[in-house]
Amino acid sequence: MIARGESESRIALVDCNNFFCSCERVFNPALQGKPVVVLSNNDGCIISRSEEAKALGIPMGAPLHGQQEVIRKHGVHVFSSNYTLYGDMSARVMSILREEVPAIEVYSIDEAFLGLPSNFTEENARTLRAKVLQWTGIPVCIGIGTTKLLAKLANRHAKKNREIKGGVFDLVHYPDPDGIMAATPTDGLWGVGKNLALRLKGMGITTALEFKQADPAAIRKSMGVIGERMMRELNGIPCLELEEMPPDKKGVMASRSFGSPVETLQELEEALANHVARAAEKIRRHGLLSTRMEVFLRTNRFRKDQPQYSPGIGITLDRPTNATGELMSTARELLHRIYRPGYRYKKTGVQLAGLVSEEEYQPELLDQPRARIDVDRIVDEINRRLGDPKNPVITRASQGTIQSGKGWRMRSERHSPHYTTDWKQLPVVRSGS
DNA sequence: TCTGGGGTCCTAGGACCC
DNA sequence: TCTGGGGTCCTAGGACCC
Repeated sequence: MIARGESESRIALVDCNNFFCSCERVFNPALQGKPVVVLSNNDGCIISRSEEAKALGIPMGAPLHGQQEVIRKHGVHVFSSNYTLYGDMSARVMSILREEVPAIEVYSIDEAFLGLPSNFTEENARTLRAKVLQWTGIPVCIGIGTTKLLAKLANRHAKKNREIKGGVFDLVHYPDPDGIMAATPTDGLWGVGKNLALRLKGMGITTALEFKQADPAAIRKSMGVIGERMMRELNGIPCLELEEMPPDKKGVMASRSFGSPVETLQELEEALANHVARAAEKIRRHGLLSTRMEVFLRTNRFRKDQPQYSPGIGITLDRPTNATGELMSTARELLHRIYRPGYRYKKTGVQLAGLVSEEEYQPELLDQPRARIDVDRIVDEINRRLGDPKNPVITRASQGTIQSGKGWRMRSERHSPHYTTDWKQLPVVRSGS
């Protein structure tokens, strides 16, 4: 028997500590050891905290106005966010990581998954950590596991026990992984938020270990493919692959809150024009065209005493475009359709969706009638070529739904009884067999 | 009074086509 | 005996993430 972990590939999650605060510190070393926070776009919320700020009890995402007292009392250093700086620092960190490992997925501005070579040790991870710190000034934590979810979990442990672990934790070679999981609440898992944690609790599951050992059918029924996937990942069965090439963007949004509420159509139009211009500029920069636009309005959801109205409307564009003027007049029309006087609006925004690349877009294709494909015939043909017709290699999947309380319902019995939304469950076709 | 912005994925259900 | 059924596309909404 091969010991688990020896033969399997391992994934590391590298996560920058308190990234935005750490960036500010790089350019102002006097902030070292002092409480620091970085604010969201309109200086509304606290979105990054140094360890010292966390120790003062300042919560993540807290509105600034609620923290003024503790800020004044302890001399917390407060910064507006500077995304240009953070993006630049992020690129430096990622380029160092890229040099050290064969495969990397940049997951967010401050995180990356690494595909590790089999001879990569915990000591190598420490060296990597030291190198990033030395060259960029950014401290990171590294967690190692056999799946992305486990790497995340290992990273969480590394962060929580930074003094003992030195910012690195290898769950794969740790003697008691179940002990770690038993000490991890479900909402500490990547992908489990408040609501899913509650749902799990309803099933008597409160820790990562209980989740790992739960009844797969029950999880599938209650949480769908997402739950099933997480459970498999917890058990060391990879379901989430390393994505070295980021997939194409599906949509681009531009929105802002107003400093003080806005009531007139004209003010909304002006703000929206701004957002459309930003969004259009962004898709042009990526060489994309939009085929669909959505516009929305929001009243202040925190003001329970005021009437709420939060409409949104979408439209499929006549033709793919990224021209600001064109998009602007469409946005204006949409705004007019949803605007109602008498409300105090707090936010508006636009989303450009259904993005297609300029290069691949060929207008003449739109005029062609769609080719019809006879799927049954193709399936028969593949089975005929690949094997015994009485024992088909593939069957045609059909569509069905999960009915709450009633289990699985096929829309048709005519095709495969093995319908699944998870392609990994489909039979594998081997060439040459 | 003040309380971010930008994303992804999954599911359900309706319109529509043949 | 009988009321069609399969499939795609679109949209809305929920949940989560950083």
